[in-house]
Amino acid sequence: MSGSCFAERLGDFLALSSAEHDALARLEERERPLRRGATLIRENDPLGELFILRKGMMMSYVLLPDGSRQILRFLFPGDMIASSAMVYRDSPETVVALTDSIVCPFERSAMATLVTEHPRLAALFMVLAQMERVALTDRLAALGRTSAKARVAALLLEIRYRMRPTDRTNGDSFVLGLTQEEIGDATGLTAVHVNRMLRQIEDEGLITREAGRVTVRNEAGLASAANYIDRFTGLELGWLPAAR
Amino acid sequence: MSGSCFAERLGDFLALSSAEHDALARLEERERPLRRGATLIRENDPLGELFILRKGMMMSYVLLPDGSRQILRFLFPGDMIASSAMVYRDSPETVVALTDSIVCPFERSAMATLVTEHPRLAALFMVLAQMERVALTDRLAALGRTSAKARVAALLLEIRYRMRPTDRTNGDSFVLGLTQEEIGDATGLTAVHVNRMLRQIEDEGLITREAGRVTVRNEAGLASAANYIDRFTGLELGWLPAAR
DNA sequence: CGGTAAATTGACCTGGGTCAATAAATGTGG
DNA sequence: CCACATTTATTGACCCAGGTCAATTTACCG
Repeated sequence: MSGSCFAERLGDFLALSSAEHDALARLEERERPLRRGATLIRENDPLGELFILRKGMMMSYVLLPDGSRQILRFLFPGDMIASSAMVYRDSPETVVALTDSIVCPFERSAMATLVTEHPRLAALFMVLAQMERVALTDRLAALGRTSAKARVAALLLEIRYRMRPTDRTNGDSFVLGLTQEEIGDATGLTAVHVNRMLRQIEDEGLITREAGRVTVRNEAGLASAANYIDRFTGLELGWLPAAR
Repeated sequence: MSGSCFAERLGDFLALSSAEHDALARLEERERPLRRGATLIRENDPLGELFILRKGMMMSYVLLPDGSRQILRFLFPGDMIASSAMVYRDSPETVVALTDSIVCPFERSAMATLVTEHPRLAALFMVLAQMERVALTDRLAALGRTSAKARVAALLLEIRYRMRPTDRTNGDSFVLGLTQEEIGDATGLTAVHVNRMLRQIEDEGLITREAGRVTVRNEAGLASAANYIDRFTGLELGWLPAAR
């Protein structure tokens, strides 16, 4: 246990120096537990601190004037929360806990220190931001140009892959932890149609479901139905500056 | 004229030191002209350099397996192009020129140097990345949860506001420079339906059109139809480290 | 064990897609 | 500067993926 979820995440990309490790650990000195359903940040409220998610699963969303909701992102351990605090006074999005969770708050100024003293970490933050951007453009293309079935399939795969590092119950089975309404709000569909798509995906033998647990029966088929693109391989981080 | 489009962009947020100015100018030492329609980067091709757009208008898009296209972003002077080269070996997207353009290529290693020697610029890059992320989530919400009319109205406003700094012909009128098919590929609609929406928006007196030129007749009405959210104000950059 | 949230399913509706024809605009070579 | 070729814009007729509404059923919670 490295003492820092965030360091663990970054450590997937390269070996961190001990100075870098220490600097990252300083972001996670404080802890704050959240109950399932608790709101960490409310859209349009002033942003104070940033956070690292240490444990649990959370999500961010926006509400539109007509009351509909668009879920923007699901958050897993090691993710940074409220990074928009680096730019905006008020939050552009709401962040809530989907399960009991633990977050580690830190000040914007800690980010300034980190960037100044550890240029390689600064570069890594830029790398993470780019990966997130590409994940968003993948979802944009899904919402703009793919069928309801493809979007639901893509969501299943996304949750599955992002959950796996944490989830001990490996194998082909995982607990989605989302209501069908939430799946709909993430994919731009109604809960009713999500239900139909899940049934169809199940009827086609790609998955089975029992009590919130999803088992992938045909991973290749599911990936193909989802237009899945692997963004984990093909990285090129050789340009990063030296560690300090 | 500062000699650097990118410095001009960053200068909108704060006063750059002369060392910072010089460092940014070094990113734009080379120039490369592009004809209208020219492809700068092709999806899945190896990424070499990054670019700053100096002049013209470009766009990036992805193609889906069924041949449909999702336009991800329109690019204007001062925008960074191919920032995914900070992460990926191969490009996740295609980038083409919509008008005759000029780009300034630079190496990934230049980014490493910049980040190391100018921590405040590194922080500013993170700020820009966050702003882009929020712009993407705004579009995600539009595609997922708003009507065709709202999406087309939002696109008109986006192009209008992003074009304005460059466009000398100020006032309420601007040249869209996009075909209706392109508008459709950006908004997740068909060209036919874009045409209907433009007509409807015109019939409602929000805009008028003649030969590719759009004139905004009722800005408040258009903004309201678009669910427009102002992301230019309400910035909070006080946390940035000191200039070097 | 009742009570409420979530999942399912059927019946029906509509926003936006598809197809096809025409007109306007833009570009091109001569 | 003109006749022709190619995009692009427009419009009408019709279709369907996904939405809406409403009724049950099932799962979860105190």
